[in-house]
Amino acid sequence: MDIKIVDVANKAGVSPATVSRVLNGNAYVKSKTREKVNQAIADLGYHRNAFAQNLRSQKSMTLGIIVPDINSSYFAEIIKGIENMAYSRKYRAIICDAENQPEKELEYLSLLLSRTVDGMIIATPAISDEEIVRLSDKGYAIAVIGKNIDHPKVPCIFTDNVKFSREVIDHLVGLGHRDIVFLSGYAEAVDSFERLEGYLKGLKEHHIPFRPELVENGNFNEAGGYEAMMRLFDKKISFTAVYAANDEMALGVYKACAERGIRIPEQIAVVGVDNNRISKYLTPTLSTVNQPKYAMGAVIAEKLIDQMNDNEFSEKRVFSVDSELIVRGSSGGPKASS
Amino acid sequence: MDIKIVDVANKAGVSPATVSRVLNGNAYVKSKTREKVNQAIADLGYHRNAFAQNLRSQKSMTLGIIVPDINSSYFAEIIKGIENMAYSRKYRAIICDAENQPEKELEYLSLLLSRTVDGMIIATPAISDEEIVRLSDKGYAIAVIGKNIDHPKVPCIFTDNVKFSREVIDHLVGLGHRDIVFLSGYAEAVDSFERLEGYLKGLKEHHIPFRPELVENGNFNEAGGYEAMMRLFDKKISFTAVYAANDEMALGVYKACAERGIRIPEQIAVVGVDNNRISKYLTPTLSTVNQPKYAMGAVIAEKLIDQMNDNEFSEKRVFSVDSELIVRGSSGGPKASS
DNA sequence: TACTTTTGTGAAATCGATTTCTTAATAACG
DNA sequence: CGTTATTAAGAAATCGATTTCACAAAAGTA
Repeated sequence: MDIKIVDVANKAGVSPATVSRVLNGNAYVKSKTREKVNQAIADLGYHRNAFAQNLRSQKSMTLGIIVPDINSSYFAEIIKGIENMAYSRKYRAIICDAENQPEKELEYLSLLLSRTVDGMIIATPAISDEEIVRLSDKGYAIAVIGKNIDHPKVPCIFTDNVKFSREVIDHLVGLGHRDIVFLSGYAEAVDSFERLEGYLKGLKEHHIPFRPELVENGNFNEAGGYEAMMRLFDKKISFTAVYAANDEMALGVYKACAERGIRIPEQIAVVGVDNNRISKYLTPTLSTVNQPKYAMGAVIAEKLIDQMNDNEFSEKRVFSVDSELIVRGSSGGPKASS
Repeated sequence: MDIKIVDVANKAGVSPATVSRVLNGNAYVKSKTREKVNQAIADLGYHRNAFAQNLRSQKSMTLGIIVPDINSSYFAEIIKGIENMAYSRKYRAIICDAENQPEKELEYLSLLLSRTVDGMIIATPAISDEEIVRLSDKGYAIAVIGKNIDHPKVPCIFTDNVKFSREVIDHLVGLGHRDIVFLSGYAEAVDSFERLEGYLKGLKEHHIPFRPELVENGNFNEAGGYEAMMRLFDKKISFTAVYAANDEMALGVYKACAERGIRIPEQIAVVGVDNNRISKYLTPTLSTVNQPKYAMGAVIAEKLIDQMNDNEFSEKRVFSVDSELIVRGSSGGPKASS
């Protein structure tokens, strides 16, 4: 038996409307009345019923976030950024872990359709650009992390995959490597494609001919990276460096090399992407590309909330953030964690 | 302009009540009518408004989870267990990351009070047992991970800290160690206390006198573990093994040892707790205690949901799960990751 | 003083789905 | 065939907070 607004109204000898006004800081309330009401609220230990409030306002002050996996420091950091920004704007976040399953992504997307969340931030690859455009046109508030959606109402934040991939190649070539393997992620992700593009451009700049047999798919996970390396070893082709499109796959590379007794970086240099928390604890420490994860989360959350509220399709909608290459032991930097 | 139930009703030529019956699978609807309604729903692309539904049912089908940190594989795994169980029971989960700040825990707790979630799972130390008992008495649905709350309506799941801590000591003593450091976590957590208790009992069993100077507090995080080790080194006391109350602190131990040029496990053996994902990638691999994290999450979520629904204070409310010691390179096992 | 503007408050409508209460139409049964 | 169950479906009340509308009281202005 919960206390409702009428109970407070009765206790204070006013109407529910007046209680509501006090609750919402409406100015047209005598200070004496306000006091009476506040006293009644305190006496009864009244809490407003969020369900009724949501129905009336058609808002839940809740953001949904869909990520491929929360047990990855990459997404965990992004989530923290979103969460803190949302919290400061009085929003809550519902985190949806799609566990790398495209079906789950779509199921979670229906959260938005059922209007339990006011807006949604998508950081997964399986939800297509067309679907996002369609939903946005229908009036749903959506923001995207990791790719650029061509729609005036969809805030996007991503990093320049091509740019940092070229830097990675620069770095490796600078160390004398010419036979550089590229481990790609699954095909649905733009990240896979763009990092490959950067790899190709990097080679071209250094006039190194592209050898297709040096590209393998590792599905962005450790097992995939391991298997891809095994395939490469079995092919008996020579290479001296591996650029893995993320750190998870680099873990698989380490494992495969350990099994074959190949030393990193002496025999094979390795560079990953994401600056996963694990990367600096490996032996040797893993060279990787760091993205400003926390900031990315915070920025996209802020933009989405802004847009949901004032509907002013803000000056800036698309954010490309810079990533930096961190050179560690796996490609010539200090081998131990500092 | 969303489509509502009346629109569907009009289109199908029936009353909103009938549409609701179709929506909720009520048997008293002619199959012909049902078809008409379903057709109208499909034609209009109707989605029920969750806010109205929540208000009517006074339920949101949402669970809140408060954890100290999502960027820790320990909690991430627990969350996955909760999430999947909740999902299969048609519940959603709101994950609240308290970021190791007691104030944040309390703020999130107020989420529950505002009734936006139907139940809450607490995995943080700062919310006191008394508070939990008080809220449960008030009718809020709460479950707890990591400690045992003495209240008939609060499902709890935890592991026997004393038991596995004794096993850790057994293991270390078995390797010939007698001067074993204990790195404790912050005092608010029962885990700290109970793991210390197990450490003491373990020593006693082996007739090893307790030396208080071998106990240091590392606050459950890497920096704390590092600083604690530095204090120990500076005290110039001798010891040959460290039992860290979690893997995070063990990371700090590794770092401190690296700086001082101390070899693990030759000079100092190390054992942690949690089987954090990182632990098996360290060099040497870290011996640790594994808890069935995913299963713990799933079990507690199931119990909470059961209790919220049928109110039958189920036979079993308190779950003590077994943990197992995983011996790796830091205490004599294989040094490289397998 | 008479009239306009600003304050202050209550009654009632609203948000949209569900459910109770009715009533009507069939079906089942003696 | 008449009477009781069962099935089917609508009207209206309900969940609880907010807001519009209406009106009165107080304050300000000519």
